[in-house]
Amino acid sequence: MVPSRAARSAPPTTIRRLSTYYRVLGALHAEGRANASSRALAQLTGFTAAQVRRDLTYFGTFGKRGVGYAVAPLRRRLAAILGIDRGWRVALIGVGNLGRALLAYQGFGAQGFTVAAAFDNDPRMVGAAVGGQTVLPVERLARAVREQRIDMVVVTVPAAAAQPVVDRAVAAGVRAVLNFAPAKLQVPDHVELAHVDLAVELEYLAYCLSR
Amino acid sequence: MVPSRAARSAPPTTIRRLSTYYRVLGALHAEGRANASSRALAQLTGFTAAQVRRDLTYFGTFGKRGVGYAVAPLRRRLAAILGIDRGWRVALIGVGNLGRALLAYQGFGAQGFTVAAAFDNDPRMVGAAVGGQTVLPVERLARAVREQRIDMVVVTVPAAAAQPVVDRAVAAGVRAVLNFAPAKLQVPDHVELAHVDLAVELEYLAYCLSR
DNA sequence: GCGTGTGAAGCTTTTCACAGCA
DNA sequence: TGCTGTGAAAAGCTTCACACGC
Repeated sequence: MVPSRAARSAPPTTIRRLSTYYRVLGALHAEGRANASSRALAQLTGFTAAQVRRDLTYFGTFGKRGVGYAVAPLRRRLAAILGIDRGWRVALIGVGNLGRALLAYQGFGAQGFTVAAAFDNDPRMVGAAVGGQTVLPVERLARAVREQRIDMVVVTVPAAAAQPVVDRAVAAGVRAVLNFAPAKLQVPDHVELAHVDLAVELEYLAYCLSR
Repeated sequence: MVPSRAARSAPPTTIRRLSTYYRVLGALHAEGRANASSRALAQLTGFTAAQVRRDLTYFGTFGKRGVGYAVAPLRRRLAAILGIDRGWRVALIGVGNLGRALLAYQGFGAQGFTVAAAFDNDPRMVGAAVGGQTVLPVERLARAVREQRIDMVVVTVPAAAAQPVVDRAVAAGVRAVLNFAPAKLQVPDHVELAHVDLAVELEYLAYCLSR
């Protein structure tokens, strides 16, 4: 029973591709390109032209027949759709190697995300200046999340430490978690969760090579 | 036209979940648990019990009705299926922050992957000892890939540098690439490619928070 | 002519629900 | 009784192919 007129909402796969369109539109914009066809975007992203067109139609009609899409306006629209035209405030939990690497990651700010706090359990880390942030003890999480109006946390602690720090963050009002720890995290329904798992990627490749 | 008897091959989504089953079976094994039901595995991984059972049946019948799955044997079988019971030789290209973080990542060796070489373009990096490896210049890639019998490369260079180094690696015989650079990489069909994209994950969360 | 927007078809993946075995 | 293994249904996603507007 499809409600006959209601626009179907975009699948998660589409959202993730939008992010890539946004990036290549940035490159095209920098090159001074005014228009790009679905074929051109497909070429640059590795998706198909049909996917590009379908993905965009979930959100409106942005193209001109016979011409393609206007690069700069489409890019702005995608920023608004993805919600990266506002500034999201991010906290990093776990200032080990990976955490420091992510703090140093240049694209962070450029993409509308500000790292506004950093935390670690290790007393030797607390107080250190890392990537422009003074590292705070995890006990300070709740207070800092509220005072710094943190929207999301990036978790780069060891697996065993992940759930407790996420519980603290969620209790303090964080609404999204990007987890790099190799552990399944429980969060309430109203909190968004994404997981990046190095082992899964490596083992997927190992599987492919083993065939 | 389904060939009536041929077992359908496992979808990529299944393979990626196997990797997670493998991890939680390791934890259960360490706890001394002998058996685990699909429901228990679902609980620990965040997938559904039906998914667990379906995923495993692509590769055989491992469970006992009324009992569940024997932890240690299933874990060994998954290692064999994923191909992580042999030792894969990995090279890291790009020894910046992220590269060094991944070199330091402990789980690497434990999971059957050996980082056997590290490369960087920056002359100040070349010769440095990082994570037990002497950093080599990228010109040495082809020779090192052959001499060190490298199976896969992990790419942690800036976006603009990614395609050229991957071309070198592929030309030298590398068969799989794990790309952390925010760039679309072209590789021939016989080379496997996986992509981890921090911006995609962050922007996906931003989208969810914007609804 | 070119390239978008889109129904419809096709494919993949998940979920249901239950027969059958320990 | 408990839990697997699995057809069948449902849902989700991609691809096709073409009408339509520039």
